[in-house]
Amino acid sequence: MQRRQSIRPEGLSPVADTVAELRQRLARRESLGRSVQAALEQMIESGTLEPGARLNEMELAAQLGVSRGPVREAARALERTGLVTVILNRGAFVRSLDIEEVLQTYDMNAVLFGHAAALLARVIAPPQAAELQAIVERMDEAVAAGELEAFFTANVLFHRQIVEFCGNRPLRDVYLDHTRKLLLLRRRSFDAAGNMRASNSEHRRLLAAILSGRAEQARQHAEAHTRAGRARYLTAIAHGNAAADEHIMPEGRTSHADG
Amino acid sequence: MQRRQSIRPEGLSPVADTVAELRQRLARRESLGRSVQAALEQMIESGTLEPGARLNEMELAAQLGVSRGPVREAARALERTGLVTVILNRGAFVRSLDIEEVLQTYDMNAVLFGHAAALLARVIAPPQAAELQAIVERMDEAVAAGELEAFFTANVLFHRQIVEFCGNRPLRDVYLDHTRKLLLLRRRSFDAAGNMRASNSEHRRLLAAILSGRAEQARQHAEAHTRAGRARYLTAIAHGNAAADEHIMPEGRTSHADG
DNA sequence: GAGGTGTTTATTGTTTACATTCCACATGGC
DNA sequence: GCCATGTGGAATGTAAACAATAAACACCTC
Repeated sequence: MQRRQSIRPEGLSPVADTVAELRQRLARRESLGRSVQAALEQMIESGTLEPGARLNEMELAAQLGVSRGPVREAARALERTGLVTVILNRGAFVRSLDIEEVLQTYDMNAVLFGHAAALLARVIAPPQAAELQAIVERMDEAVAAGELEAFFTANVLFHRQIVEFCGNRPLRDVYLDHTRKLLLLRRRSFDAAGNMRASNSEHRRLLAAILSGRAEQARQHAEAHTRAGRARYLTAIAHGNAAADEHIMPEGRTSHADG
Repeated sequence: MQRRQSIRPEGLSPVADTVAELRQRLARRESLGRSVQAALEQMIESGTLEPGARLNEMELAAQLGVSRGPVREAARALERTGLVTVILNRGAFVRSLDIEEVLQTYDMNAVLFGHAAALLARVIAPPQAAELQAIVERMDEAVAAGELEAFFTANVLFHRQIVEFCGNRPLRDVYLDHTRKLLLLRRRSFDAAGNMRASNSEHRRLLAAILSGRAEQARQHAEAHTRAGRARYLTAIAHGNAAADEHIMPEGRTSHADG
C-alpha cells in the first residue's frame, strides 16, 4: 500500500522527508498550519479524502508528522474556504456539494467573471493581451493533440489570469475561492473531452471582445461562457457521468417542522 | 481608563461573567473558538481594537478567560474573513482598508447586489414583499424622526434580506462577508445623516422594480444604489470626514524594484 | 558619535497532556 | 423480538508547557 503523501509506518521517524519538508517550509516562510492546509487540499484533490470523509485529527497529524494543533488550524481554514464542514465535538468533514449549490455557485461566478471581463476590457495592457492569446493558442493545440490534461491546465489559467488582470482583488479572491471549491469537490469530471473545442471557441470570442475594448460585449461573452459550463455540468450529471453526491454529509440537523 | 469590554485587573478571576458566558455557550452549542471570534468582532466594531492594532494572544486569552488555543483559532478565522492579517511569528493585526480596496469591494458588491435583486424579482413571495416594504417604511420613519441609529439598522436589514430572499446562498455569504468587512473596519462613517433621504428613495425605486418582477430594472437600480454609496464614501473621505487610514499595517514587505 | 553586533525579553509557533463529548455496543426490561 | 438505558472507547475541545522567532536595548568597535 504505497501512497505519494508522506504516510509511513508508525514509530519510525522519517528523518529525510521531515527535514526536507521543514527546510522548504522555512524557505517559504509559512507556518505548519499553512503547510498542512496545502497537504489537505491536495488530499482532497487527489481523492485520498473523498467527499463526506471525516478529517481524523490524530490520524492526519501522525501521517503528516505534526501535532494536532496545526491540523486543527488547517481544518478551520478549510472550513471558511468552504471545503469542509466542522461540527461541534464531531470533527471536520469534507463537504459534498449538492447540485443546488453547484448551480448557484456557477450562477454567481458567471456574474463575477463577466464583471472581471468587462473591467479588463477597459484596462488591458499589451503584455497581458499577449499572454491571454498565448493561452488560447495553447488550448487549441491541446484540443488538436487531444491532450486533456494540458487543456485543463491552460483553461484554469485563462480564467485565473482574466480575474487577476482585471484589477479587482476582492473579486479575484472570491472567484478563485469558489472556482477552486468546484474543482476540488467535483473531481474535474465536468470537462468532458467532447466540449473542449466548443469551450475554446467561446474563449476566443471573449478574448476578442476584451482586446477590442468592448466591455459590455466582453461581459456577456464571459457570462455566457460560464453558464455554458453550467449547462455542460447539468447534462453531465443527467448522463450519470459525474458525482452528483448528495447529502453524504452528517447533516447539521435537517430541520423538520414538527415540535 | 475604563472600557466596556470585560477587561479587568490582572489576577482576578471574574467568576460571574465567565460562568454566564460558558452557560450561554453550552446552550448555543458553539465552541470557545466561535465565542472568542464573536467577541473579537465586537471589539473591532466597538473600536476597542482599532485598525492596525495587534491581537496579543496572551492578553486576549486572559481577558476572555480562555487559553490561547481558541484565541488563535478565532484569529485565523478572522483572517479568512478579511478582518485581520496574520504575519508569521509576529501575530494577527486588525486590518486597515486602503481606499483602493474599499472602492473595489463596493464595485464587486454592486454587481452581486444587482444580481441578487434581479434573481429576487423573479421569485419574490408575498410575505417577503411585505417585509421589505415594512423595512422601507421604517426607514422613512427614521428619516422623519432623525433617528440615525434606527435608519442604520433597518438599512443593513434591507440589504441583508434581499440577498437572503434571492435564494443564492454562495452569493449571500460573499456579499454579507464583504459588507460586514466594510462596516466593521470603517466605523460606519459612510452613512452621513444628510444622505438618508436620498438613499431611501433609491430603496423605494429598487423595491418597486423587484415587486413588479422587472429583473433587469431591479438589477440596474440595485447596482446604481451601491455605486451611489460608493460615491458617498468618496465625497466623505474627500471632506476628511472618515477614516482613510492607509497602511498603518506592518507591511508584508512592499516590494521595491531594486535588486 | 554612528553603525553594527550581541544579548535580552516578550510573543508567537508547536507540542503534549487533560477534560469532555459523542457514538457504538451490550445489557436488561417490556 | 424490540426498544430503552447504561457503559466503554475513541475522538474532539481545551489548557498548559516547551521551543523558536523577532523586536528592542545595550554594548562595543571604528
